[in-house]
Parts: sequence; C-alpha cells; structure tokens
Amino acid sequence: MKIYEKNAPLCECEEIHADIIEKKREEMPDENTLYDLSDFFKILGDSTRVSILFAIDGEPMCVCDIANLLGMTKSAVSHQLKILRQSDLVTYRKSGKNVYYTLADDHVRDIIEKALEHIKE
Amino acid sequence: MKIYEKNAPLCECEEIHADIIEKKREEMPDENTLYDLSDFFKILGDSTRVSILFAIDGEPMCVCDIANLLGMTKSAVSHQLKILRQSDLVTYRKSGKNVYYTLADDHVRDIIEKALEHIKE
DNA sequence: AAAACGGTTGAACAACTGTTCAACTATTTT
DNA sequence: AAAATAGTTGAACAGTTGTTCAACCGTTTT
Repeated sequence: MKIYEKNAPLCECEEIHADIIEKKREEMPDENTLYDLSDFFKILGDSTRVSILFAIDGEPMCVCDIANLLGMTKSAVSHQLKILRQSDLVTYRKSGKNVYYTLADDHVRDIIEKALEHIKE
Repeated sequence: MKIYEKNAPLCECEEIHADIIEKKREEMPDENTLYDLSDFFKILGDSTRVSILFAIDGEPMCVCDIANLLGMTKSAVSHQLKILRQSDLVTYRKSGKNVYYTLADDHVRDIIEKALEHIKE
C-alpha cells in the first residue's frame, strides 16, 4: 500500500487545504517506520500472545507449562512463540527435553504497562 | 476463548511444574483485561490507522485532506476513522460540510512514542 | 429547488490470521 | 534399541479484517 507519497494516487475528492496537507506530509514519519510500528502492534494485538508475554515475565516457563496455564495445546502455543521469537520479543534456553522462554527485554513490559494505564480509565 | 481458568481444559501434555503454574496463575491479569489490552493493540496494528493518528496529531484534519495525504479514498479513511472513534482514540468537530478529526488525548501519543523507541534499536 | 460536494455506511470480496491436526525431530527413560 | 515425552512445523480450515463499490445523508452553492 502506498501512503502519503509525494506522487500518491489522488483520492476522488479535491484538496481542501493544500498548505496543511503539505505541512503534514513533511511531519509524517518515514513510510517504513509506519509499517514497522504497526507490525509491532500487530504482534501485541492477539490475546494469546499477550497472555504468553505476561506468563513468561519474570520467571521463565517451558512450553508445556504455558500450554497448561493458558488451557491451550502445545502446538498452538508453539506457533505463537515462533512469532514472538521472530520479532525478538522473547528469548529461550534449551534444557533437556524442555525449552524455557522469557521476555527478551524490559521495553515491551513498559509499553504494555502504559497501555494498561490507558485502558483503565 | 478460555485462558488460564482454574478449570481450564487440559492441554495434551502433563503439568511439569505445577507450583510455577499455580504461582503464575495468581499473578496473571484479569482475563477481560487481557482482551481489552490486545483489542487496544489491534487498533494500532494497522498502518492506515497509525498513519491517520500521526496525521491528525496536533492540527486537526478533515477527512478529505487525510484521504489526499494518504492517497486513499474518503470511504476507506472514513471506515478506519469509525474504528478509531469507537475506541475513543479520536474526537471530531463538524464545520459546515467538513468533519475535523484530532487525537482524543496524549496517552496514545505516549504509547506510540515508546513503541517507536523500541523498534529503533 | 436543484446541483455539488464532504462524509458515512452496508454489502461484497480478497487477503490475512489463529487454531487444529498429523507428522516429525530430539532428548530422555526403560 | 525401543518407547515415551517436549517441542516444532506445514497444511488446512474457519473466522476476521481492510478496501472497494454503490448508495445514501446533510450542508452549501447556484
């Protein structure tokens, strides 16, 4: 999708405030930044993944325990863990037959914390 | 979906660390809170909506100008604005034939700011 | 009053997403 | 070496989501 390109395809209506549009165009973040940003939020936009993040916050948990805690199959949990791994939100440590996951850093916790404040209004 | 209920449907594997599961279960946030949280992130998990939020930050913009800025149809923009309205992320002001939208509060800006820091690593 | 324009809306369609299922790998136990 | 268990993976399926299209409403212009 093309967004706010200088030569963006014209919408069916006329520019009403050309000056404002131009000013905003300069202030808008880079197009790739917007994609990265929304992709990041997309990861957090699923209750299973958010639940997993809460679960593995602090003490690491193995896949089987996460599955039991959330009442889901190992498979479903593992699929979501893969997505969380690919976006570097979690790290893992193998130990025998088990794989222990935990939060990659505190950044995510901060963002979730701020969002929690927001929705509790 | 049922998540971490006391009587959650058992996953196909055995509990490995029953004590950890029990401890985590007590620490986990309310189930509805998790849904609200992921629903909130879902709103931000679309590049069109994030773009709109950036556009209407500071100076309000009418639908037609937003559409021109983003290179989209009025209809597509209006659909997304409806979603943003329903989640109270934007407010609007009618003026003649135009409707001017702007951010509802600074909370959202803060969260987006934090997320921006996170992805720029 | 009619035409023009900004904005909204519902239905339809294509694209995407999360869970299930079955098969598989790797490590451990017997 | 065989069986059991933790975890991963790809395909398939159902449910969701974003844009398009056409019709519509409300305000302004002529």
